[in-house]
Amino acid sequence: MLVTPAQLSAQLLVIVIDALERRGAVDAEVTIDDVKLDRPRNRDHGDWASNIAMKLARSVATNPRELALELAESIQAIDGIASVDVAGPGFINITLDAAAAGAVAKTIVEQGPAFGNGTLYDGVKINLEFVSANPTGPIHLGGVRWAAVGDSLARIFTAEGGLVTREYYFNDHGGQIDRFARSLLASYLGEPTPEDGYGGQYIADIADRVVTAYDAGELTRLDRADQQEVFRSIGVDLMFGDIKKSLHDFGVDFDVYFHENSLHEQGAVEAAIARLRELGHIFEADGATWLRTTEFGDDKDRVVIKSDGEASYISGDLAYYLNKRERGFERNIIMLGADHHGYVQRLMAMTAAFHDVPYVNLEVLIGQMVNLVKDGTPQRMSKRAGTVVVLEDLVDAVGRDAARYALVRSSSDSQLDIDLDLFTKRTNDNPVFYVQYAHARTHSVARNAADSGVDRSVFDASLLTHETESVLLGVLAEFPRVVRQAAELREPHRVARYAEELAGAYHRWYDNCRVTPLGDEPVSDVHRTRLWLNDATGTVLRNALGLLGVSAPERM
RNA sequence: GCGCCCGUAGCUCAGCGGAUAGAGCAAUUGACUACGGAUCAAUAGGCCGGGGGUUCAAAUCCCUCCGGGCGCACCA
Repeated sequence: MLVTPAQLSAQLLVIVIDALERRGAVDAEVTIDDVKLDRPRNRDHGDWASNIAMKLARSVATNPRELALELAESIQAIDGIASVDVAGPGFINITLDAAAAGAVAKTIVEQGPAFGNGTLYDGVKINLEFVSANPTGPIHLGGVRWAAVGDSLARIFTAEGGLVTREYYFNDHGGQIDRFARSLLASYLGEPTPEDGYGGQYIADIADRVVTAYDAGELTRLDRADQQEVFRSIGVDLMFGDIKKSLHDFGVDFDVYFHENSLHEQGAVEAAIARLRELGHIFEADGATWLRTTEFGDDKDRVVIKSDGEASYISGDLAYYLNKRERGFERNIIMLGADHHGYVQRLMAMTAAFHDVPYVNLEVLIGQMVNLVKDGTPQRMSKRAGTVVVLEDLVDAVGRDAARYALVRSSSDSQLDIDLDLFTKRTNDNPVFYVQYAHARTHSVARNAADSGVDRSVFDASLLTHETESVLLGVLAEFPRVVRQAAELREPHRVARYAEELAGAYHRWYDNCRVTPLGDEPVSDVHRTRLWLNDATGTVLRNALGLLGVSAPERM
């Protein structure tokens, strides 16, 4: 028999509703969220705790402790509950009996990779657009953060049943590409970097590769404009290939690489504007064509066709959004850097203009900047100056797992300072190794167990009575909820922090409870049952690391 | 001026309105003739930026001020 926090909550809900009805408080509404159980920090407060009595006391005109005592009596009757206490101002503290608490270990081993999965987004088509760095240079640290976070989020949504498409929007249209092409051409001709162009060694490298790929002799016979076109088309392709490769090496692969240019070429931009015109949100002024975004809360209206007849940047996004909707995505999530947060409002206005629901059909996640710090002072990162710390540098310095983990273990709402020296020097201090080591240890223990003749032929959860065992079991049981919360809040860092907590609980258990017998001690059911617990921990650590895109080595 | 994010231990950061605010690193001290010491145990370190408010309960929600970052284009 297994008692999960979710089951317990469901039963508690029935008890609470029953109690309210008995008191005649029919108008008090209680949902499953209200009876969510907490895992108390202090073990003296039981395995699970509820604050429901304090929340409801007012609505039934009683004091919290009295209500808590009444509820506690009913809770006591639930199968698998060892004891129920009312403490403090009205907390209900629930302690499971060892068998009920321990059963989760067996469940985890049996479910394997599926343990932790949920149904939050069952069958929902989700489009996750991230990185989308311009093909004018390598991916810098800010983009790397989104690569790590976005890919992890995709994994988490998938675990919750979502049908996720990872998408990269490739801005291969507009003035920046011209600047890129002119920069390549200047490098080729030995001219200084154009005023508004891109500098750095990579420009020279790409220019050389373009020359190789095209035909050096042929190139000299072209006029300047044609030469620039050669550098544009081949240069962008090469740059884009490099970006794809470095992302792939980082463990991030996209399902769709969407070219902005294709929208312009296929008339999708005109179609999107025509659609908005039908809906009555387009007007002409000052020789330009505008979208009346102020109607939907934007600060000012936005130009979609400039007075020179060119489409503005946002018009590409109009067409792109419509395209995503036509491909059937109910939820479209775009991840942007903090330097683009001013763009959010007009995207939401656009969503509303299409008669869609802002923040539901379209959602924009803003990630704060990543700063590179050296000797305590922030280093300027600039693609144009060529002083970029790029994805490859980071991976070369600390390795893929450590890099991904470091970028994903903090909230995206916080700015991240990365001291590369520190980061490089203290590789072993990265908590990822603490977690990976715990995972490797579970396998080491399992190997030793096999050698000692300990197998999983018996599982008796009532034998898991050590304090470190009940703590470990509690942490294990919480994993599905952590995954769900990470999905709801779009916060993969919660999974990372959870993994650290689990690793800690495991190490402490390891220190106190042996799986293999010592010396001549015979193999007993305690050893066999502990092997289940050991293997369950390994499974959850692997699953958690998997959601972060970090490997779970069996040996280190 | 307006908007978004942040301010928690010496440092880097967690903390879903709950009980004595946590982890890692750094500091000090211990633990292998016991499944891997990339570990564990312990000590020390905090007016959770300041001030109001809401609440039985605030690091968490609201207001305000201070500090830091980033934005406010017919650029992309």
